[in-house]
Amino acid sequence: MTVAEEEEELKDNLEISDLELKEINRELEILTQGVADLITKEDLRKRLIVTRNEDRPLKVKLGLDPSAPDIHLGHTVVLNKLKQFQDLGHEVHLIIGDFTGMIGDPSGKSETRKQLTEEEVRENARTYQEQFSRVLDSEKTVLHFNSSWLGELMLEDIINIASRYTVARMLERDDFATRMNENKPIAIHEFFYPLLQGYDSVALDADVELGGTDQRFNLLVGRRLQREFEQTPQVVMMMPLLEGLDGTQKMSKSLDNYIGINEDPDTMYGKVMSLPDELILRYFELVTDLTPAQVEEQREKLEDEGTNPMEVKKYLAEKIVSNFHDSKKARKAAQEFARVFSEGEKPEDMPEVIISTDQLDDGKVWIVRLISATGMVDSNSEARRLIKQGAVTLDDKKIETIDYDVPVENEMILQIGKRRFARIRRGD
RNA sequence: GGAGGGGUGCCCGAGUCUGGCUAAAGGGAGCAGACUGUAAAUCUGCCGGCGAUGCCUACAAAGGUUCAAAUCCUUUCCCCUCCA
Repeated sequence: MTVAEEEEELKDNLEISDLELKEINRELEILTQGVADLITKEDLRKRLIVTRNEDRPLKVKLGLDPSAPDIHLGHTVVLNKLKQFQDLGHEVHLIIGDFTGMIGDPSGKSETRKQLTEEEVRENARTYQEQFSRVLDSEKTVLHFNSSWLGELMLEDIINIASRYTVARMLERDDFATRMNENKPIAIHEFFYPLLQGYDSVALDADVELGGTDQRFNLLVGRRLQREFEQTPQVVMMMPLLEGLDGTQKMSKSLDNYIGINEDPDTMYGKVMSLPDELILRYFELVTDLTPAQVEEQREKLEDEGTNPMEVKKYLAEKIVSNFHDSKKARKAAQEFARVFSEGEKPEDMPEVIISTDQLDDGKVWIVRLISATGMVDSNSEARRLIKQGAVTLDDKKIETIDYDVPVENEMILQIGKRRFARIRRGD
């Protein structure tokens, strides 16, 4: 049966008008834009038709890790897609994996994680709510904790769930397969992560689940389990993974290559500017609201020999900062950036460090101690090394030796490397 | 349960037979300097701690042998493979 015929049949059975069908196709077009993979597009179309006929919104699910509540640009790729669903009248369900968080998504590295206290979970949830409301419409977002159903399961329920999936299929998962090949340990409880995440979809009776492309396996387990529990399998929508500051690995907090949506305008701007050039277009595509045509314009500029890629990147940085702050702050960040890095001036705002009198000996502090006191380095040894490497400046004078006691005055400016600054003040 | 292999610094990984030259090769990550556009690439240096030509901590854990142990011995814990 061809797509057209199938559509025809659905239409007849469900009494959908031509007009509605047209709207649905329009919806489909929006929703599939920028998606890395969709299982399947036809399923999504059907879901849209069926739910419209039932006069209800789609239930769109996204699972979240409870331990890292700092949302960064990588997350926003998925969140933006969810926002599109919301704008089209669908219902977004965020599931905080406070229960599955105990297992930790298997990576081969992480051990079983400690269970977070109720308080921590609540605190993290609050942070999430506050942060994702900057992308999503919180009115239309439903928040769940998966402990509320997973915690209720009896051992027999769990055995029941586990019986629906085979070891062979489980071992198809990329990281399990790798570890099997490399003779690395796989703990049995790790099998429960995909299983329970999949069960979340059953508990919710989800129509669609979103995730990064790295979530493929888990998302598909959801489909299988739903079928086992006699639900319509969810549509699985995978968004591309955003590369982090290093340009190769996916953006993540643990790799420290992320741009957090809560970061101040200057930091955010600076981080965007430090992205490798190859990522510029990708960022335009995935984290700005530029239309495909506008992205194309930027591409042309980049390919034009006469344009300094930095100019395009500045535009990107300003765009992103505007998005999470506002255009005024973005412009200011741009100016500040030009001042500090293009002209080598000092930044306007820098952290202040107060040196109290009891740290002083005869009004002086040992330079190594002073650097440590700013918290910009991890140890005295590191401070020594930096001095030896000629990276330390105090009031624009390079520190040449560690044998130097600094007569501390107010408003001294300590600089380490190119980007670490502190303003020293005397305390009482 | 039996036989064999293994656990090294943030990560990967040499060194173990033949004890000292080992704060432990090499690579990755990171930091700093040069060059730049706070890009990439490249080159150079650093990369456990300590007011420091020395001291302390560190090669799964605990003991032992020795002037000296990542290296030898004993016990314990953990991982993997094959057999059952």
